[in-house]
Amino acid sequence: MNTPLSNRQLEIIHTAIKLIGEGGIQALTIKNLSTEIGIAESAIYRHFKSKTEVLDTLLDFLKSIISSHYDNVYKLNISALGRIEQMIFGQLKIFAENPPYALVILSDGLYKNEKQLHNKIFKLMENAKTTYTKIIDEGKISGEIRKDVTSEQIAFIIMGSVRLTINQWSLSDFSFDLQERSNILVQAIKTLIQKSK
Amino acid sequence: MNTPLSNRQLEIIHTAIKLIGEGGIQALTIKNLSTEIGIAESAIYRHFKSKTEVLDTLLDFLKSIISSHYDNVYKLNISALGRIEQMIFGQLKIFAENPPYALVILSDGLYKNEKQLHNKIFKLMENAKTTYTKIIDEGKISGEIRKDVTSEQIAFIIMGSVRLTINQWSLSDFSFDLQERSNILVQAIKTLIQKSK
DNA sequence: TATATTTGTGAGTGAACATTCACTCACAAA
DNA sequence: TTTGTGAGTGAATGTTCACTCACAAATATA
Repeated sequence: MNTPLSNRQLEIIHTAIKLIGEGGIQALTIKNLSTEIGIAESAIYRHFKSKTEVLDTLLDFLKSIISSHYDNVYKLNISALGRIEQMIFGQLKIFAENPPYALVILSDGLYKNEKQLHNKIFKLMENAKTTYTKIIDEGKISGEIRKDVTSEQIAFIIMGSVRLTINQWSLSDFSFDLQERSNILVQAIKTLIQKSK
Repeated sequence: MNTPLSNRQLEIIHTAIKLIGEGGIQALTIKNLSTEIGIAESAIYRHFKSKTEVLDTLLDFLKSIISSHYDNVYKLNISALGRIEQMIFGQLKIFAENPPYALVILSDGLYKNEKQLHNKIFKLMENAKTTYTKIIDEGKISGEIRKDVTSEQIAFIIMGSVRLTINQWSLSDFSFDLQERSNILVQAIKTLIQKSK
């Protein structure tokens, strides 16, 4: 499925995101989808061959947004620590602006049987890890970042705390200020990983 | 519900854990539960008034195991860094020995509507955070742990990476060696948070 | 032994859900 | 004028699920 999406398909994807945002992943049913759009349930199947395909397309959509964020930050012409800061800020900003994305990412455990969906989220995390690792490697060379912990480990720890932040935010029904929280987190991480003088 | 559990109730809880371990949280249905035990579906309702109550009891069970682990480690008469090491090791060991527990903990997003379950997992995390924070505070006093990052932040970062470890382990179908992975993680965390000489 | 109480059963219910099917209709190409 | 098509419809299907209920067996108690 790599043909460009029709307007209706886009509408379905956007509605799906909206539904998830309002009632969690379990609110995404064909019925809810169709009544929200104002067409019959069966009409959905004119545009996607299954519910899984809807989710699959939705994840592609998400992946493209997040991946391009990673790319952009990686190419920035600033210090490694600055780029790590931007990675975290930017990622949390994407979620802050689109809470449903957070829910989709965090629901990975749900797709037990749906290997492909499962895999897509896995790839996304791989992607993040690679980018972080490259930046950290560069930071070690430039002398900004300590060398006594492997770049992979640092990347892992950053990703873990970002994920936990999103998780808590989602569990709290998006009630606290994500930007504010990310400031504190970024500060702590930078202090921990920078090279001591 | 604070009366001690009957044998049948215990059997139901253990079977529930087994089912979750085999097929994820969605494998926990009254039907699966009853056929696995070898009684009729309706018999389950002689022992629990709803499926939610089953899950609720299961979470209590889990909580008591994990909380007592925290308590034991906190009371150990060793260095703060040593106790943090034990906290992480022990927690991952509990999951290594009972993979289903990991699945239950990670499925928190599912209990969106079930406020009580939701709350129980939240309390468990609070509990972990408090214990970590106390240990870290003591480590700062004894001069083992750096003082330029708040104890809460360090606790948060540790919890995030432990959680991500469990998450990846579960997504990989428990395929890698958790003990080994926790060694690497503990090493990295200790290096990052200890006071530099 | 008689009587309660506990534990079990099988059949059944209604709701939710994804999916399929035969069919309609406006519109455009042949 | 005929034929094809994309987008829609409503009804129906099959399945899964949590949960209920009238009744029976088993067990404990008087």
